[in-house]
Amino acid sequence: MSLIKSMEMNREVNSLIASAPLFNGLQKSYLQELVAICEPQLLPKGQLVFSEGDKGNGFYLVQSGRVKIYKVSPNGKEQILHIFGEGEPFGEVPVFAGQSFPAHAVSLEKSRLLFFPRQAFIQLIEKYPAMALNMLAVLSRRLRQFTVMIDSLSLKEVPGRLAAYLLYLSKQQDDAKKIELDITKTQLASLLGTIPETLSRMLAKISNQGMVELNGSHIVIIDRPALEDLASLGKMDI
Amino acid sequence: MSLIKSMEMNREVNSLIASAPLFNGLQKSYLQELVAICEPQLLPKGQLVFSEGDKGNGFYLVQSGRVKIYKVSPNGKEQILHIFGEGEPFGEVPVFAGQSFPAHAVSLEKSRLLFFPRQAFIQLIEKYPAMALNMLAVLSRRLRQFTVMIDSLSLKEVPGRLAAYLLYLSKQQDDAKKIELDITKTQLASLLGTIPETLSRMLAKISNQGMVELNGSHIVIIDRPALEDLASLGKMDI
DNA sequence: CGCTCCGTTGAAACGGTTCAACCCACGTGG
DNA sequence: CCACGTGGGTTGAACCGTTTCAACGGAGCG
Repeated sequence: MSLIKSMEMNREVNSLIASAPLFNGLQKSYLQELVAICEPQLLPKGQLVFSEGDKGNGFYLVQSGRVKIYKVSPNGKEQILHIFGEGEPFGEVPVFAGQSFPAHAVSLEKSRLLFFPRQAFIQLIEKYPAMALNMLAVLSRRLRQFTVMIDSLSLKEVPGRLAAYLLYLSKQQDDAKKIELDITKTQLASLLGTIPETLSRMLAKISNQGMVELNGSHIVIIDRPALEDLASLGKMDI
Repeated sequence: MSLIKSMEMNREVNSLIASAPLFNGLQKSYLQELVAICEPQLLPKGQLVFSEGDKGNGFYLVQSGRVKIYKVSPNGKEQILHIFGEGEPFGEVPVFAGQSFPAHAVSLEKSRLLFFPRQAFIQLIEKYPAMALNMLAVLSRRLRQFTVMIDSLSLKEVPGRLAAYLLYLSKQQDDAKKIELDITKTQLASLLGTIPETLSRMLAKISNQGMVELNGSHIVIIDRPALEDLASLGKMDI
């Protein structure tokens, strides 16, 4: 690799690390050390990053593209736990809890990742407690997300989960009424803990009831209060 | 409070903090500081510790007794997320992620807790990175547990979750064939994401099929391989 | 062009919940 | 000491939401 290329890459890596929430508020000198220990990876679409049960010797940060984290049932059904995009870390659990990855990870698109080796990263944490606090914040937020997911799976039915997800998407996208599904409906089904057929029917239902308008991956929220009712009640009338 | 009493209490608190996994491997001087910042609490059975949405200004450690962490659906159904016993911390999420508690907490028995105020604890972490690493390990383990729970709820049916829980209990209790439910069956149902009626039927079913023998809260595993099949397949034949 | 992947729709089957009734063990108070 | 209420547990029957299986349409791509 030429020196020019390497410097250019370093600059990219640098800016990503500087902007990732995980490394928020860190001094420049810390960031330099992070750049020094990380290893870039380029993945084609659909590339397996790790499987459930693999030994984890470090964690990853998404530089570009997207990665899904998921579990698989014996009969092949998938449950998506997360879809991570630019600036988000994943695969940290084995770094701190030991043992192996609790789920699978594959790229959804052509993606660039940064890999942080366990030992080197832990040494950094020991030197710089601010980094530890950031990582604690990341894991805590993820725990919070999981409690919501468990709550939904256990206590709400599919229409409720769907409505909650649509409202969540709307909030993400500037509280707009027009929202854009950034994943396929099959993936959305898997994220909501159901199957494409059921999702299709539920979308049709809330569309027929005038809560939303459908247009492929383009959805317009018509009756937000009705969706909010659905999301909190978790049940569908009629 | 008399000086004697106070010293005695301090000794108890001391030994608990020294033995809690969260504070594993810490030097004595650190432990002293922990003792200094924590605030003991005594709870009767059924006492609410915090509710979902409450602002969290610190976390708790169970000194004795047990505490359940749970969510509630609008129609009153409970989903238990954890049941924590002696030496286990809970309520850490708001400490690091900010915001409020993601679930409710009540004591299942008369219990003693230690409360660690957020600010004082964060200052300790900043001074002693080893404590940060321990906390990261705790949160990571909890994330792993949640992935298993989500997997179960989404991909397995009730008999599968029940079998998995029985095997887990057996492993906890020295891999014995005779196991003892340490919670009521209603609570177990809530932990498995179902209702007491369904749990009762499923227990009856696996008992009729000769996999286990039932005797109140006393269960004997007869056919372990069959249970393991159930747990991994998640489906029940016949 | 023909393949595959995604999405949709229908009918039947399944698993779980709901509702209601009932039992039992336990503790309380008359 | 017995009557009574309460909470946990069990059982049956009807009901409901979701999955399964099968068939089909369309978009994208080699």
